[in-house]
Amino acid sequence: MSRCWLMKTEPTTYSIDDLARDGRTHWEGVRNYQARNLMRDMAVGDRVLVYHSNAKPPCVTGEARVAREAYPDPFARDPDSKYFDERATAADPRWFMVDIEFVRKLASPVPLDILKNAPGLQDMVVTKRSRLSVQPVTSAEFDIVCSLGAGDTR
DNA sequence: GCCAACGTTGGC
DNA sequence: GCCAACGTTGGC
Repeated sequence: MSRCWLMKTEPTTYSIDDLARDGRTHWEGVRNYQARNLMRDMAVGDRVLVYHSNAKPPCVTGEARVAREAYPDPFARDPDSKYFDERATAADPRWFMVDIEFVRKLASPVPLDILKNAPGLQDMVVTKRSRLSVQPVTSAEFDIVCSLGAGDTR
C-alpha cells in the first residue's frame, strides 16, 4: 500500500516544468528534521503532489512518484553548496534526500485558496499554513486534489 | 516588502 | 532543560 505526500518547491528554483523536462530528479536541500523524517518514511512508488510555494498563486501543479528511497544528501558535505552543513559526516550524514520521477502536470493547477475551501480537504496539512516542506497526504486528499486539477477551469 | 508562525541555537 | 534571540518560510 503506497502512501501519499506533498512536496513544496519554489518554481523559480525548481518547477514542475523542470521536473517534466528532467523526468527524474533528486530532492536535495531539505534541512528540517520533521521533513527529513517524513522523507525517510517514503517508499518507491509512493505518490507525490508537487506544490509551488512562493508562487502567484501558490498551488499544486503536478504529480510525481518516489523513484528511490532516502539516502544521504551529498550536498550537505559539499562546502560549495548552499545546502552545506559542517555537522554532516560520512558516518552520520544527518540530511537525506529521495529521488522522484515526473508523472504528470495537472490540467489546471489547484491554488491554495481552492484547497482551503474544497470539501474533504479541511484537514490537509498544506491548508493549515504549515511551513513543512514535506507533508503527509491521505489518499482521499490526493484524489480530491487530482480531480480538482483535472478540468480546465479557465 | 511585511510580518506571523515557528523551528533552531545557545547562554544560563 | 528553559527560553530569549534569531533566522527562515511563505502567504499576503
